[in-house]
Amino acid sequence: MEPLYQPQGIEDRWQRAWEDEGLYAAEPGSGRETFVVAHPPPNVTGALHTGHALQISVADVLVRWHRMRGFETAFLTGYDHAGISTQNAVERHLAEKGESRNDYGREQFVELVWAWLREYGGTIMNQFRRMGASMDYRRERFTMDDEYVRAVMRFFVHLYGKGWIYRANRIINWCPFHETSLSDLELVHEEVDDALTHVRYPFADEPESGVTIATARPATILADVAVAVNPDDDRWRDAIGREVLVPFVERPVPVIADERVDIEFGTGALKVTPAHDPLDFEIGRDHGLPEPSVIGLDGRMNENAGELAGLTQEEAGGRILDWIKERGLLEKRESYRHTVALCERCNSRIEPLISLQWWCSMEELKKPALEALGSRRVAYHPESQHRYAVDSLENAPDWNISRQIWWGHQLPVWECPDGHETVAETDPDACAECGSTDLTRSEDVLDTWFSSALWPFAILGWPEQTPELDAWYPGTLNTTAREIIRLWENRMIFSGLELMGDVPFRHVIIHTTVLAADGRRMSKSLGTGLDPLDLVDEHGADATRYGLLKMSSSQDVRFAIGAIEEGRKLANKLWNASRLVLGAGPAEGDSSPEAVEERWIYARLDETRREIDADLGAFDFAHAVDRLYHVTFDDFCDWYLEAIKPRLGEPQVRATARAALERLLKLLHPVMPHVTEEIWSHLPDRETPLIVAPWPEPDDRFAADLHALDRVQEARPVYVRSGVRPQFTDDEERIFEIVTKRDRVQGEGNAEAEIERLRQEIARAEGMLANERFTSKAPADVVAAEREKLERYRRELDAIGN
RNA sequence: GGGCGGUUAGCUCAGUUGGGAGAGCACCUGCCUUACAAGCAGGGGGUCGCAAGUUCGAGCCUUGCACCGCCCACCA
Repeated sequence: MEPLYQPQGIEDRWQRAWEDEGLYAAEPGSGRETFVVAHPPPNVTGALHTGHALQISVADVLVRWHRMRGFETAFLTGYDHAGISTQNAVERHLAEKGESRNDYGREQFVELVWAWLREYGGTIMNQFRRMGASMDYRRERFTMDDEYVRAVMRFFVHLYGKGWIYRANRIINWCPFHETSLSDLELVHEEVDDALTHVRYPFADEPESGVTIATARPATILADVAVAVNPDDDRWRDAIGREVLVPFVERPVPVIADERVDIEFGTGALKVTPAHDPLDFEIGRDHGLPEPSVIGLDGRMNENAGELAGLTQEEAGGRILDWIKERGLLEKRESYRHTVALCERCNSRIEPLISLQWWCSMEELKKPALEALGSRRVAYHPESQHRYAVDSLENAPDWNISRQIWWGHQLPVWECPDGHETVAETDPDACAECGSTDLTRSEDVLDTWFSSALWPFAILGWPEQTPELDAWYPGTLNTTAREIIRLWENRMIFSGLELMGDVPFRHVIIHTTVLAADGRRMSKSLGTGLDPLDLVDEHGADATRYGLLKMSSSQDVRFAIGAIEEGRKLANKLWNASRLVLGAGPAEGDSSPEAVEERWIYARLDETRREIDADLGAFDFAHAVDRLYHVTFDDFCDWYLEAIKPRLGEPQVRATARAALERLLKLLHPVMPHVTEEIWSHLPDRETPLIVAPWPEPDDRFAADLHALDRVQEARPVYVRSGVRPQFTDDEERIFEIVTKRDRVQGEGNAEAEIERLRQEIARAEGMLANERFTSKAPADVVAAEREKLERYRRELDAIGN
């Protein structure tokens, strides 16, 4: 064993060994209590980022802890086909060659995606392995596996049969590049500098007057069907019910009243364009207005734009503004900063368009899910996220589940020439309504999250009633990031309740968001990202896991390399402690603690075991790793090993030290699996690898010795500073002699300062105890503790006086 | 605009029902002590964001304010 612990080489050796020996494997029907984690499937083209690394550290610590405690642990994983994201990756690749998906056609393009995945996909699973994630990789699933596809089809047919999936023409977010609809959750918003144009729409019967509106998109004027004002707005009250002329097209439209119009904004008058704005769409539907469109799927002016057809919106807007200027209708044009919606994948500006899409009604699905959240059958950690989960589910609008991209699960919907819909899990032979055999399948694919929603049970074989499904549903917990709650957690919960009759898991751990060191979000585009594998290369997976867990305290935390370095130090410290213990010679014989320092370390280790159990049980990872650091450095190394060093020649001392080390390794294993397993392998006569060694049982035999070294520990700095030392018992005296052997007394003869310090403490304690309001109102144990302190200070003062 | 989190040592952060302000890193001093200099011992350094309140007592509880951040949001 070299003096410097180097994780490189050691870590991957153990990762292979654990997996090859089947120690990651989960088997249903073992009869043991289960601990099941259906880990969030990364995008199939994805690479490990810091969020993944933290997420997997959190889950793996819990999995390893439970595995050692004898649970049947199923840590399950796989890939998400990630519709738009994957298609976009392949399209970007094509763009580099000057090609687009349209050069291939749908069928060939999908083949291209599969080929792409075979070449570039699936790398992240090996990155999970490099983090030490003890997943059952044999059970890896992909949302495009045949079995999984069948589950998705079953889900669709089921919801359709209940009447909860339907088709409707509504305004949706349209990405002109991908030529697909997107949900609100797939957009990003960006501030842009634009212009706000104030235009007077003349009254049809009084052209010299009119209503002035404000717009940021003059091109949409052509599709105006009304002007709306707030009924409480005195400025425009008289205009309500009159007609104005839409510029350029000179179409008369009504002035209507609607309370959704913001009096404060612009002129207080809103031009209503139902086909190209979500708010206008709602107002239009409520007032029964027509919905003409002038912008096409490519984002340019369509055939309804007459002479402007084919122009870009900017060009058309310019032409319309010219027209308006010429007629003196332009009242004001001012610079205007506002946010616009962009496609999160390609950054194209989103067009709100009316389109025929498939929708999933939330009305019935969300009810049982809300009940499950309300009763905490699904509990959020931290609890503060619970309300957000409930709010977002309560307010969930109907879900647009259809997309017009090519990569994904094609809808199980067929249409005959007469326009009848047939919905079936597998290819139907004939139209369900008219019997026609001339059927065409819908070209739409499903929103990726529609299939993700089934993850916890589809990976177990649903809709087949498999042994895995029996054994592992419902699962135990799910770990994810905050922004995924609406996209995924809520949907897994309602789909699980609907199809399985129970929640998919009991706990949702919302882990910390690790920000870049400068406090900004980590992101590739900002250049603030960080490759966790670089950390693993340099410091080891153990140190990386330790550091990330140490950082995982509050909601957002800045990345600090110091935390990773601390983990590396801990691994190295542990390594060297074991060199001392193992290098001292054979250790046959009795390992029961005898000397006070031996009983003390056993008590400390058991206390730490209790703290770790409590911390991990409460998902407080940062506190757990803090305890592990201190028990290793302070208790085990600096006091226990130092105290027994002179007696390492005695077999019983060595045997006891090995037993203590063994316990320490167990406590550290869930967080730092590799270094602990490596050291464990150097211990003779191990019955099992550490990964499946039993977690330490509670052991209160030496609880009375938990504080046996307190006096010595407190006295040491006083002694070094002043040369003053109290009277000790024989045991304390022995240990004090050992640990202070090389200490240099710095202020010999300078007892006055220490005496003064004690006198101040005594005065403070006496003052508090003399306060009648304190002694009468403070809890009895607090007063008693204060009395004890006072006694102790007096004893110490007496000791120094001697 | 809404929700959530944060503000404690130079930096990153702990601080569990209110009761003597902590850790790691950095810095200073002394030690190459035969496990570890990626070590050991000791030390300096903080009006706990600001203000008011409750209390015998507030980093912790209440109210207000300021600032930072993350997420969400249809002001045309």
